[in-house]
Amino acid sequence: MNTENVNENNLPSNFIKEIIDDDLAKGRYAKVHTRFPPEPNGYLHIGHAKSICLNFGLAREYKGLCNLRFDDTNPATEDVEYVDSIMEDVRWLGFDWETRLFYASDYFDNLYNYAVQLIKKGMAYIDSQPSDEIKNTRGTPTEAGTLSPYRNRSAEENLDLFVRMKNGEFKDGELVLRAKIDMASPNMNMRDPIMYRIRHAHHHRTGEKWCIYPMYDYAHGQSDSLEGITHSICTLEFENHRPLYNWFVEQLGIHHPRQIEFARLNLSYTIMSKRKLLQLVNEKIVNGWDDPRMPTICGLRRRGYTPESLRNFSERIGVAKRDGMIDVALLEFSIKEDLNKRAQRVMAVLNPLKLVIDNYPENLVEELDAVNNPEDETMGSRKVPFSKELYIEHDDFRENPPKKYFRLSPGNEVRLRYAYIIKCVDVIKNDDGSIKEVHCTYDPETKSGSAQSGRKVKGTIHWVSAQHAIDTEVRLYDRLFTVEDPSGDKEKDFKSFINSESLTVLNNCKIEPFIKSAKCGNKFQFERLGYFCVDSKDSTENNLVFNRTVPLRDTWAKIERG
RNA sequence: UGCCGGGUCGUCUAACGGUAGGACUACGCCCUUUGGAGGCGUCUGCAGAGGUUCGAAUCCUCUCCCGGCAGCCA
Repeated sequence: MNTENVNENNLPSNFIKEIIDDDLAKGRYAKVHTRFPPEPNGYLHIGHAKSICLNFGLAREYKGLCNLRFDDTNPATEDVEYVDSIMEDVRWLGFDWETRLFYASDYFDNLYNYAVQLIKKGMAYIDSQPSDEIKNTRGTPTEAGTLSPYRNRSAEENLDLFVRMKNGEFKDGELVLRAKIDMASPNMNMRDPIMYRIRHAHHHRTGEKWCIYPMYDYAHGQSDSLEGITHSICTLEFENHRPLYNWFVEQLGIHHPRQIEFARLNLSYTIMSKRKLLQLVNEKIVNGWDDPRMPTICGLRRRGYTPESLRNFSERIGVAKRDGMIDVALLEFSIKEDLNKRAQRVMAVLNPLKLVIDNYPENLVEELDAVNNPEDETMGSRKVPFSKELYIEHDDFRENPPKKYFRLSPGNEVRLRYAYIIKCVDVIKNDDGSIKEVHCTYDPETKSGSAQSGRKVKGTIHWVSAQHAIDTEVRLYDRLFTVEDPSGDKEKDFKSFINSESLTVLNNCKIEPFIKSAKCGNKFQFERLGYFCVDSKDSTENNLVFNRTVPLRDTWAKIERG
């Protein structure tokens, strides 16, 4: 890391911090106050996590504040269900808005009064044109729009109509309040944008109090201003809105936050559009918003991702203005890095193959020592029962081993993790020719930890004692899409790229008895396989269900692929 | 064809007129009772062309490419 580009918190800089440093140095603002402003119309996804980490992270770094504000200006699409999940997700990510939980709807009175001021100044007017007409007279990016015939109503008339609008004297869509700016502006957002529309709708917080609702462009900046926000950070698509954002606060003469735009997160092999995610849920392509294949925060949580890994990921991807595509491998690296340091290790066999040790005493059970986490001595060790009949992974035996295959095969020796070196002496088959069980002999001198245990064998495989094994269900997840950018194809719908093998359910998995103590959400490394967590929804006391968070690097698979 | 914003290794991201660096990925090697982890190393980059300058990724000009903008959505 370039030390010159790292601040005292040891965090790398970015263009937003440079702007903030400059604002602070020049005295434009005395402190930093940001906000995370979700619309409660869907679940948060990892793209939001980037924004949350950015906004709360900046506040933390500059010893400032960050508010949580729900942008609830459109009662038609918003719901409390989403409000609750959003708060849960932000908290889970590790951020705290303390007492500063706000809603744009908290400011409906202020916004109304500001609108009255603008009307009185002659900067806003009531338009009686139907929506089609407004659309048709807006012009195009290359042609100016035309003036509304209602553009020059007197302030008195505008005020009267606005009050009556608020009082519910008009139907939905009948009138609209517009800012009077410039119908010929090359920036479409400045062509007399709509500030208020009529919606006789129930609002999740204000109930029936209002039948007029402010538009985003009008509500957002003024809400920022009222909260004393200094840096209003949003995504690139709002760049063209900044002149309008500035126009409102300048006309009103109120506190002027600085809007800064950054590139939203795009992740390979997934989609981030709320609309498309909703489609996956509605069409039951996935099992709900928290399906572990979803890029939602609740999905990642259920998948086994930790808040730390997501925060590290956010820091690692950086913040910039050019939009790009982050390799999902970076996300996977972040969780493996975290879990490697913290996850309890355990032996689990996903696709069991019976292994009998012919020369091992019939009824003997040994309790062998196994390290809980080689990366963290303080996690100690545990006992694992060993006996004559074991299960090993089907993949760990080959009757005709290819070159460089270090695992078990006829006549070959292998180490049983934490136990003995064994040698394969026989293979029993089913009628159909498939392998039924494998017979081995063990070398009693090679017990793990003993004097002779130092003997070298090429491979070490994991195992579970058959009579002690706990049966579980394990769900293996793979990327939801088969292509890097499922939304990038203009011809084909994103759903045509769904990976039909994104979920594999294994019902006959065997895990060492230690797993009995596992609780919902607990995370483990199944040695040599990957990281797994106890599913928080479908697990019961007697029937544990595991989700594979991410597999371990599989060097052998790579060799075999060529 | 209007306006706004962008183009630095395969992918992200640094450099603020002075040796193009880091991370991920990939590929080697070392190590290993996890073919994990870790360590070491390698590959690959300033969109192009001019200019200013002792010196340009950085400043200027032109060209090319990419993204956004015509909801009473946010």
